[in-house]
Amino acid sequence: MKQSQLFTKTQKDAPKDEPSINAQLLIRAGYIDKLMAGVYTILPLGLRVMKKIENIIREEMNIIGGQEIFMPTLQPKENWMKTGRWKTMDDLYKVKDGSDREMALGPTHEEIVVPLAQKYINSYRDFPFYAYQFQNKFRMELRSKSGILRGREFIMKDLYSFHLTEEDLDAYYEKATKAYENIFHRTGIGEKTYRTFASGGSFSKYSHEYQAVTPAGEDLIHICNKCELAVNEEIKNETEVCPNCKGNDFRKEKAIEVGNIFKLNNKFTVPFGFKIKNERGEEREVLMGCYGIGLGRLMGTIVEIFHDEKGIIWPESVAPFKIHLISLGKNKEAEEIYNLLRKNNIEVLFDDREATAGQKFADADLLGIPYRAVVSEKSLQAGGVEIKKRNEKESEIIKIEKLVERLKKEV
RNA sequence: CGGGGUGUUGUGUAAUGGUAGCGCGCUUGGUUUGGGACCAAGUAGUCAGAGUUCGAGUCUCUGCACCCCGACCA
Repeated sequence: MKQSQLFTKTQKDAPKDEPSINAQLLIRAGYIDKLMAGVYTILPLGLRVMKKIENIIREEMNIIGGQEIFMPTLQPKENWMKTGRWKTMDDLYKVKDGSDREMALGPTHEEIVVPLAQKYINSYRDFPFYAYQFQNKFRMELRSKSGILRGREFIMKDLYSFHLTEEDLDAYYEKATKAYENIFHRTGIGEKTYRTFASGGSFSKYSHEYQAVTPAGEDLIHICNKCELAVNEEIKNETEVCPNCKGNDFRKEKAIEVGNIFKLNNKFTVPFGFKIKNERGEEREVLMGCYGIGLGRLMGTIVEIFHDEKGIIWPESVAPFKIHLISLGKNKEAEEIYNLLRKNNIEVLFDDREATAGQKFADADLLGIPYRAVVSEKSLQAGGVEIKKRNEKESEIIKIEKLVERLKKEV
């Protein structure tokens, strides 16, 4: 894509009411735009990142048997009355239509997916069953904060699993754990992300949170210095020693909850009377697990972890483009290289604007695309294009013919 | 939801109760072209409403919005 066509622009100054690094950089670079507290428009660059993240998650969900669906945002009050959450969930958005009929804007989708499964899954032979979606969630946060880390409307991947036995649920839970590890690894934050023990509430002994360690975190996790097991604050308060190795030496870290997996057991299937006869004709309760990841929060977390004073430094797997091609001065080679890269399916942002070198470099650093290639009189005289990684200082000149090969090699 | 703070052009900021000014951006013209370049001319604003006052960006009240601390966050 040509940068001259991109309708978003970069900004030198961050908005004064946006103190969090993730939102400052994403707004300055033109990835997102703030509409109101906790509600953001995702702009072309940001959407490219979100789609990269989404696809990584999708691949991993498909591997563990998830079937992708898309459930509605607008949800009948009746379903929420059945589970009792119409009254108990404080952050539920309630809306009325013209005839005063009340509905909810979905903050999560158990109330929809359970009746859905109940309708279609009516034999033990249909089990287990896994469905997931990427969907907008609405939560009436009393206080949105931390940029895009805590929004009122946000895109979330939620997977729901249905089982007839506890063993089956447990086994799938472990599978989901693997998938989550893959997702965080592939999006670049794997080394910083811990699976922590968290309270499971009334219906499950434990749940797990995926906590990415960064100073911008809202949560506090305790990591065992002996075995690296992590527990969240509330669990730590319940126990003195590490549940795994019995060690008592912990370090405290601030972290962002980027994912959450939960054994719901029968909490939501009971209110809907979802039962299934097993092969011996005995009625069995259906058990559930749910598995969530907030995409915007993940994008924000990546920015919090990968940036410097100049801007964002995207991991290649989620970068909006692989290479930022910068043309300095007048030359025809830049356009040719742009076409060459596109022909080879290399995602390229071509800075063809009439701007000074300083502006283009500053923007490139701010945008944080993994590779920067400069084409100028100087580079051409030196033998080709100057290529530099965003996270490295040194640049090198390589021949134009070698550029594609080089970029394909370094995946 | 409790407490605190802040609202001035697209954005960042200045202005004893007395002519709303500056940087960036944007527009026009020119000079530039390897780290946000320069010159000139433009562009656009006091959150909304009420009150006090000869006079309100500034004081008072109400509303709205945003930010921070806390609470909350299956």
